[in-house]
Amino acid sequence: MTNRNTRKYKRHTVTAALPYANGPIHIGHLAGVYVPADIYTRYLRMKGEDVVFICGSDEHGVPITIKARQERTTPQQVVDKYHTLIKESFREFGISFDVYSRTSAPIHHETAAGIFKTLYDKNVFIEKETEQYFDEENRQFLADRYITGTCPHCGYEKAYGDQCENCGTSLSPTDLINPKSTLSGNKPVMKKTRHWYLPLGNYEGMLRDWILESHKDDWKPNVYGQCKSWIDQGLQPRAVTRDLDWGVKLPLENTEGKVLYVWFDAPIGYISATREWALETGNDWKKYWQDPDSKLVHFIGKDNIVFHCIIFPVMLHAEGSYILPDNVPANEFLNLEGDKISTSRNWAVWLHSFMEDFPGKQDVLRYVLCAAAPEAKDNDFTWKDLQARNNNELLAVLGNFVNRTLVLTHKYYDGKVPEIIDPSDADLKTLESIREFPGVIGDNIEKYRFREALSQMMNLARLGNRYLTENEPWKLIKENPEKVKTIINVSLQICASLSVLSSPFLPFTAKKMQSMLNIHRETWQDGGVTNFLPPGHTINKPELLFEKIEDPQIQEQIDRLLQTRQNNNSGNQYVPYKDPIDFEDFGKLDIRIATVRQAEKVPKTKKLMKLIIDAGSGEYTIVSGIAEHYQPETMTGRKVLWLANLKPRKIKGIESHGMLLMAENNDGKLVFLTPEKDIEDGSVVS
RNA sequence: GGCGGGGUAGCUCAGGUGGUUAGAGCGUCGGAUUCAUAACCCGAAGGUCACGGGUUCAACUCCCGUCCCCGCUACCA
Repeated sequence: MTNRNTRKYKRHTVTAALPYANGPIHIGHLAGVYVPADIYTRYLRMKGEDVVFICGSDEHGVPITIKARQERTTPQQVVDKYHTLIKESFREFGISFDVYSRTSAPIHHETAAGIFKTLYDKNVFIEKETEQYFDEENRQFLADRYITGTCPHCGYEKAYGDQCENCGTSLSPTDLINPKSTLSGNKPVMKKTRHWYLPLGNYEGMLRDWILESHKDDWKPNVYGQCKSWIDQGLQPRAVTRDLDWGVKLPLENTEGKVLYVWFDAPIGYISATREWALETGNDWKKYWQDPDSKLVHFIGKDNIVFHCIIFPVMLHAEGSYILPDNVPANEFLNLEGDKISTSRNWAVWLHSFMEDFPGKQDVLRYVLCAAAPEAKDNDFTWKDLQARNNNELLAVLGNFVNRTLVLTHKYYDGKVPEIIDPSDADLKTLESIREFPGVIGDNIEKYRFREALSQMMNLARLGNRYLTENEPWKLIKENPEKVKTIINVSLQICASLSVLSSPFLPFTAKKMQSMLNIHRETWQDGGVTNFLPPGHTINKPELLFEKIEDPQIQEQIDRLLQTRQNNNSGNQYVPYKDPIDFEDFGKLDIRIATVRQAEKVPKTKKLMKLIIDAGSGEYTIVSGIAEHYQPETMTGRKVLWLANLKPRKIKGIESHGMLLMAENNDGKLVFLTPEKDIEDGSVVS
């Protein structure tokens, strides 16, 4: 590998993770991926680099088909809805994709199928035949989620093929008792099916050389460490196809009802989107993906590291004609007011809602999310922080400096830029330091240190404020008006510089500044030019760049979240009731009172506790997942409810007889049920 | 439990091939000022650099162990 630090690239291919089209965009997505990617791309464009910024909706996969069934609509309608919402909110927020495509587009199907075919023809895949459930009426293989049946652990009758929602156990479809297809309601039959696997292990050597050797120093520790961990653990073959009818069809004979696994087709979406863009703009997409002089960078969140650092590169490498990413600057996660962002619990700040509630404040959110981006570790977003950063930084430092300079210009010179006359050392030094900013900020951006870059940009505004305060033109105007001309000129040059250098971070604000200054400059190096505004140039009337965000506005948002939290905690969010049963069904359960005699943690597990209970008639061993909620020492002597006739099952090599009954709230907190008065072990609960 | 990342001022974070008084922004306190959206500017207080050992003339920086947070993974009523 060549030395990346000195390597000159001819062009840049920048991708931002494809958002999954089953929900809107929230601040976590933005801080982790889209804001940094957009800053990076805008900067490169201003440097005059050849760059294409790629994104689109990821629209395949089982979750979308399930959402469609739940909403009694089609997968296409589900993705249409979210694709439109996402695309529009990105546009309004100023994420400057060159193309925002989607994986349901024909060009994507064609591209993804083509890459699959090439790999297939090169005998890259392993072909395996397995038996899976098949719905004869609908003539299709059933995804795990499309099979329900009785859970072998808890007896719940509507367990899914991958998980029982009653007891939480992960299952495979063949575990289910009385399996049923949710499509037809019929009993599915076992049928042979063929699938293709990508043998990742075959590429271990290439991955070691490429990542562990040649990117030791320029990839982020979290990314590098995660990759090393995966490679060292040994890479297993991964199925690239599955039986489903929503997705990219296989370009092979006799493969009806088979599509590419979503993880295989999704990253190819970057390539398809590039092709779409190239068609529209008359460019050659291949240069951006196949010429070693192109620098490919993937912006993603940490959950996506393995796909972008291991799997997709292996695909591209195996295909043979593609370049590999130069860097994958994955960010950590953003929390919201101390809790993990959660779509299902509605614990999120949605981009489209923010823009409704705070119209015209895109840059405020961009600023906050960049300044508090989870670059090295998870970080917390709070509304108070947004308010403080708006009021004390954007407004007080940047907005204020520009405003006071422009107000003085109008006051003293009727909006005409004064000339520099006999500048002092301090003036010259100030002008000199302006010239350093594009380099310093740019360096940080190129190293993906966006927080630091942003903070440097703000330092230029701080420099301006200090310069004005130290020189006090409002005093000098009486005694030494000539000197004031120089001061205002220098301050204006700083404003002009800011209007350029703030642009990648705060594009809306930068534009406003340029319009007030009556200039139009888009080249990064212009940010270091100190005679930007020639004497006599007329500037426009100043308007405020930022407005104060008052407490009530913030309180409203906090209250909304408190309400959400309360709903989540107080059981207002009910777990739906199960279907009615007959008394005989209940009668099948044999629930008893028992006393815990012994308890110990099962070694090498996080949740499991091994208990010996006394049921009156004898003692039984039970393995129970309560170790995170109770200490073993506190267990002996406890009266518990025991489901006695659950079939024994080996857990971690220990045979478990029956299960303990617990109450669980929405946060997953578990508590025991205890008889109200003392009663003999073995007593029947009914 | 295994693997990876992180634990530095009230908050959000920098830092270091080990070496004088550990840095920034915000917050707090004090001062100064009025061109400016009570903003700006100056100054101060505030840290046993998670904890315990070790290596060293010297460790926050290297090594070992422990604890806590996050993720992946295993396993779970």
